[in-house]
Amino acid sequence: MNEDGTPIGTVRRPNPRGQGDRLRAEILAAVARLLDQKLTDNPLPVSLREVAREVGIAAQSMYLHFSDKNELARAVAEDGFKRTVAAMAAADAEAAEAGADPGERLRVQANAFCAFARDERGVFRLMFGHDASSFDVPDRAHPAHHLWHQWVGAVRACETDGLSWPDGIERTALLLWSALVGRFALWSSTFGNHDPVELAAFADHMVETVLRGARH
Amino acid sequence: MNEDGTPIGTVRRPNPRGQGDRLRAEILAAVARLLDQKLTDNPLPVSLREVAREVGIAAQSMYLHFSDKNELARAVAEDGFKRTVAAMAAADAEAAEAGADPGERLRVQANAFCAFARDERGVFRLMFGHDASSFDVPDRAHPAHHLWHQWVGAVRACETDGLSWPDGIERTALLLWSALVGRFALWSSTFGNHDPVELAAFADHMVETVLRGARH
DNA sequence: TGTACATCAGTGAACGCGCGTTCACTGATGTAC
DNA sequence: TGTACATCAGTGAACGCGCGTTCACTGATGTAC
Repeated sequence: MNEDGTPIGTVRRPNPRGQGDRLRAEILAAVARLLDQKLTDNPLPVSLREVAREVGIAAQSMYLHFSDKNELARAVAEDGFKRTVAAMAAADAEAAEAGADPGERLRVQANAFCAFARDERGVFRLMFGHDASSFDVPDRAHPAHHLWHQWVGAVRACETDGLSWPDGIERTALLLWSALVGRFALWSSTFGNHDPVELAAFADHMVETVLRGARH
Repeated sequence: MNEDGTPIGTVRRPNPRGQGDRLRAEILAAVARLLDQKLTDNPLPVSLREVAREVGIAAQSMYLHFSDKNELARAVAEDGFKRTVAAMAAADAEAAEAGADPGERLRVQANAFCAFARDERGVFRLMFGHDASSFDVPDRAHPAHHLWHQWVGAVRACETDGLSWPDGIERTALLLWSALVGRFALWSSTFGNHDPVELAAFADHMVETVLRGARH
């Protein structure tokens, strides 16, 4: 074997002249296959040593708090979910104090969610960017569980207030949540100027659309 | 300086007894900061050498087709966008041939989009998972541009057919696209059993909701 | 028709580097007797 | 009150490894004259 594991001495039969591009297509297909396999891998695109440098400690000191790199990634994501829920709950409480109705409270929570995504893009991507199984927890205990309940609760409050949706509370909550997650992904990955206003406007528009779909 | 760049001889003043957890919080904050900085970095979570091994060539042969690793990532994503558009267009054409109305054609395209996401999860994540600026192209030439047009066209066809949306074509297309991207992110990252049927059902439901929001 | 040369599609060997992790250690602070 | 010891919050030094990239090379195929 060669040092990289390929069988020694095997030399790829070159493609016919003028068809070197075949290899290019083979490479693209191989990347796609490998990316699929890597989906549940360690998702932290930052090295332990970089983190240690940023904090100003020795790299080994990471192991005082996290058993390995994966555990660190898990902790960062879990912390992110907690802070997201906390931000939404705080926005809800503030609006409630100001006498807002449930629709308005849903709106401020949607905005809080988007604000967290915008302000903590790196963590947010970690939270929603890879496979749940890499956390090795059952769904019930998944750190996103509370966030889901926060959404359902916010929508249910509207129903309690007299609104009702033909598709039910959970479907409505999931639609709203999905739309915001997706819009943020598009906002930050492919389109536009990354204007925060655009994102907030979408959140407002989305809540309005959802409320419009309800019956009194 | 030490080998890792930290100033030599500086030893972190240990936290007071019983407060070792402070460091943990500092670490989490540092990771969040670093993740933000890394957003536009090379997004390919696979090494050139792995790809070469998978293809069965020497690692250096990658450079016959891609000037560096980033160029490879760009090519994979671009290919992904093209194939997504092609899959939607094919579904649309097939439905049209079968005499489907524009609403039904929108539905099959939404399903084709979800099917691509499901079947090519790795590539899909590359397409929507990182900053556009890492592609170094103006928006107009961004490989997602055609995909956006595909969505707008599919919605516009419904309007041509007599439907109209209070929010306009583009907003409607963006809502639909966002919802599907987000639902897929949730489907693949946090919730559930990864049941393909669930994803397809959401796509159907989403199109139905959008059509319901239109006037004749 | 023969032959010198150019081109193409790759490989061999090596480079310096940063990575995750382990092991043994330090030195300040608290605690039992 | 003194002192031996345990605990805590870290560091020093090193390991083997795979990485992205570069440079010089090969050997088959086509082409000009």
